[in-house]
Amino acid sequence: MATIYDVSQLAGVSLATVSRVMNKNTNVSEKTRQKVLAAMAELGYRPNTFAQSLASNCSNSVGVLVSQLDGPYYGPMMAEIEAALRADNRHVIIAVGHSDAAQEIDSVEFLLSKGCDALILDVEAVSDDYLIKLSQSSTPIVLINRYIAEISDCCIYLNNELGGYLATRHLIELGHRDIAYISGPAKKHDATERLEGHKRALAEVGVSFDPALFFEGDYKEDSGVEGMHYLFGQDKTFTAVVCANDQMVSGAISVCLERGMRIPQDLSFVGYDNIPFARYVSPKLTTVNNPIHEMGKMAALWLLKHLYKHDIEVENVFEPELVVRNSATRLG
Amino acid sequence: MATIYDVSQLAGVSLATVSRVMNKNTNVSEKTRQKVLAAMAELGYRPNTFAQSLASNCSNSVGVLVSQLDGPYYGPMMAEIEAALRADNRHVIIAVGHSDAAQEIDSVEFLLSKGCDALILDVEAVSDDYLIKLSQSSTPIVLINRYIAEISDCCIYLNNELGGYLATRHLIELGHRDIAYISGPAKKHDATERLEGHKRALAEVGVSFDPALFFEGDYKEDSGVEGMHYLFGQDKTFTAVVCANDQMVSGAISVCLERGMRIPQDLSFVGYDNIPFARYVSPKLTTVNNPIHEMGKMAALWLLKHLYKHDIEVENVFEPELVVRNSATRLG
DNA sequence: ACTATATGGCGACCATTTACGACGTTTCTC
DNA sequence: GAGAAACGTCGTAAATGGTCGCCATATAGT
Repeated sequence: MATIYDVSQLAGVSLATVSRVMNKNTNVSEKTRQKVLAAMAELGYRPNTFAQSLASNCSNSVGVLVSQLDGPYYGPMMAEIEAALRADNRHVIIAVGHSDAAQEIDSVEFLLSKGCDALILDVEAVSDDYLIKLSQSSTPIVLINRYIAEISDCCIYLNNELGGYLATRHLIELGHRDIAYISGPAKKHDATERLEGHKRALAEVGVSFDPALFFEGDYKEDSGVEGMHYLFGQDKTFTAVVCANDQMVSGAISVCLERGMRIPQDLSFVGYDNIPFARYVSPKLTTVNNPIHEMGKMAALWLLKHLYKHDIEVENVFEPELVVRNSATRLG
Repeated sequence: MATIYDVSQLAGVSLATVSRVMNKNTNVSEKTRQKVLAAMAELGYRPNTFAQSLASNCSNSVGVLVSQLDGPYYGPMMAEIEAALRADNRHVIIAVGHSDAAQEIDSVEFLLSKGCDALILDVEAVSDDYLIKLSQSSTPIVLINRYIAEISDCCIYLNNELGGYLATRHLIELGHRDIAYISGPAKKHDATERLEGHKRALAEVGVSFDPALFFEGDYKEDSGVEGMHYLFGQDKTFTAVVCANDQMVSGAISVCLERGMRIPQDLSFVGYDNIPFARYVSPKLTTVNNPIHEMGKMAALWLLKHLYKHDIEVENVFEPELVVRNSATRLG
């Protein structure tokens, strides 16, 4: 592998000059520049990243920590992050936290030990305090899907409460009053926020929240199945179900279809996230759009702005929107 | 940040000794070892990866290049790769090729420039020759989802032809003879292989392949929709459709349901890939299992074995299996 | 001619690995 | 039992391939 030294010899200039044309092009004449470029091309020179990182203390890498890689949720986010960073010649190192505090912390340490310039974190289990402390260290972090008042500037998040509200209000507007709710795990912030929105919509029309029509799932399809079995097991009537994500809806609906029920005539459903499949499942899912890919992109742009000093605008909070399709209908 | 020098001072030993306890612990007495370990703990020492990589010419990173990050397909694969490598304290750098030759090559260059120890490639557009040449360079590569005879040892792939065969044979066994086929893009190897399998199954029972019952899609849901519109537009009868992946099935089925057709009574479908959603879509998809996560894991293990010299067994070729659920039924 | 500025060279780092060799102790051999 | 060989342990110093500040020099502007 050719080194910067070889290039300097071939071009007939000094090491520093070669280094200069690679970095800031300030203070090097166009003629020299071309000579050096030609030499680099001839040698097929490729700068040694490790040496660069060691000398400059900048790795051009950002660590991305997500809860999981499978499932329909994180793919679009990662795709946007990769694209935005890649366009700026930066690379992303991935790590998975599995929604477990110990593993999340371990992953952060791992990423830090790999010398990332910054971290993009989608963490659920770790405490606010931990993140606040982490944000004070020398490597910047940006949080996706989480709001912490003390470090709000580096939080990119969705107004989950509003999303939960929109889902339930939609059903209310369709005449439903007996609305069951299949939630995500209580330990996850977004799950509790969505539930809050649901309760607010209920309260707004004077309907009290009925714990018997509530089931705590884990965001996976199977818990949608479990949730429906549980709800059918209760001796309560309900005409609609809101699920805290689309995956649980799909599990829930499959139970109903197996029982010969018609959706949405016999039971209305509203989901959350608007994952790609929501449009192709039958019936097409009425759901709340979660612009996760935009949030991923914004996290990357945030870094470009704050860490790598690009001059761009970033926004921190995203608003969910209701997407009306065919899984919920007017009561009666 | 504490350096190895600080540790050596505190422990009262030389730099080399500290380095020795970090790497091969050979030739360092237990007493010194403990002193050094204690000093490292006291200082919260964390080795500088860049310096390590520069000096040892090993980055402990592997680049993973996939066609896309969104969609249901690559998540499970990435998850397995990350887990396997992470367990060995290695990290993965991601890049996306978008099924385009120029972008794939650019991504390979990118990954190489980032100093990866090895590359895991799931590339579709790039030529065999390019990959053969690449495999002769100093950084090892392993290919997922692709078979190239000249470098078969580093190929991890699925017997796609067999999968296509199994899908169609299943329908034939159910009495179907007029079987439409919605393919993936002809430029993708797996798509053409699956189609070959389909044709073989047809030929086996003396049914000739009818170009009018063939549609070339692009593996996305929308092209399943397009495909059905096209097929319905032909003046041909058919009683079953095999789609080259599950996403296209889901698009195709949605068209049928909109037309008031019943699946599978009016039309049978067989998919391919067995993506997680195949179980929750209604009807549940009869499909061909594609053990993509196992292939991802195997690629990582291959690297652990060949590059990092672990003593493990790896297998290169995976066999698809038919998963019978409810989207295809006996004719008549 | 004088000064401001553009340009290029020198050399000190950056934090680690590793070849080589020093040194002390053990073991072998005669 | 003495000298030599072998061995285990550890330190020195030379890479590894860059970046960057500082200084000298060439060039241009006034």
